[in-house]
Amino acid sequence: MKISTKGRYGLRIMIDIAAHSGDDAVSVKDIAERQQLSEKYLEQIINPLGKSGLVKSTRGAKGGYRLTRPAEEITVRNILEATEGSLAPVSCAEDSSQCENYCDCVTSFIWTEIYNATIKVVESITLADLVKRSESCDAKTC
Amino acid sequence: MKISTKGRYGLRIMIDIAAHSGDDAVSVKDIAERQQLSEKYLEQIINPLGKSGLVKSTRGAKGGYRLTRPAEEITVRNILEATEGSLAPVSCAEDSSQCENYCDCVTSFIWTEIYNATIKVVESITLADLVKRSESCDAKTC
DNA sequence: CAAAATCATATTAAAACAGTAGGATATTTT
DNA sequence: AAAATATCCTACTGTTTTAATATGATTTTG
Repeated sequence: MKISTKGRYGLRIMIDIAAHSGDDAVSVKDIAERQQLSEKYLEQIINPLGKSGLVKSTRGAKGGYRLTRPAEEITVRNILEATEGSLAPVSCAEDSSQCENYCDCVTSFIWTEIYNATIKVVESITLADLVKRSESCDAKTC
Repeated sequence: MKISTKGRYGLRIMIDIAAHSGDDAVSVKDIAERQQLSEKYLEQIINPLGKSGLVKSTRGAKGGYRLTRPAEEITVRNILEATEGSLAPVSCAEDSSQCENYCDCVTSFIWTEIYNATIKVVESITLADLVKRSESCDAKTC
């Protein structure tokens, strides 16, 4: 039931981009330096964030990443699903067609309830909320 | 964020023991046959259930497993924590001392909220609830 | 054209997962 | 006492996932 570094780093990346977005795009190099992460690994994590339409990139010198919409309109759910994949504890919890016995399954409702409770939490928190928290001078991100 | 076969099989094992508990103890062999699982793998999963005090065993012929307390007093939380370990999405969510920066961490509250929501669900469901569901004639367990 | 950046793919080391295997120990039945 | 039945314990194995690292192609700016 653990989330991986991709999910955690994905949040840090998005917070970093949101917090440093100005006229210029935010480069992987700068994010990597600030967040103390490897550029190459960071590239791999930022890629699905682009594919999910949360950031857009411009290539070449002076290139980098920008949010595609305001931080208020990006939820933790969006970010975690982009980087981690589905947050369902078992695949049938999200898509009951994945299991032919779903409706007769004794335990399926457990997974669905856990999934729904998780979604409720991550949908209620926006990237803007996280940026606000990160503005406290001694803020950290694990 | 997936739970493993140990958690899922652990539930099936406990439901099976609860549903077939009478005068005799329930043997691994019988559970394995009914649940269509390998005896050897099942043994490995039932072991932590014993260590967590949810079942007790008697060895030798006519031996097997029994619940240590009524199914009404065993929660899905008890079973999943015994087989899966902590249900926290990151280790600091359960034990903030695991992270020296917990109180300053921008994202820690996300993990704590997910963890609390998950615990609330799994604590509210008892083994007795699952047994009752399994009594429907076309019940299955994935 | 050179520098700076993203983009794409392959490789790798370590850990976790899912299961298998062999045998020791304990209890009951014959 | 011996045989059968069952749990207990530990080690091993193959596969997948995780967490990176590495190499190089492509695109844009100056």
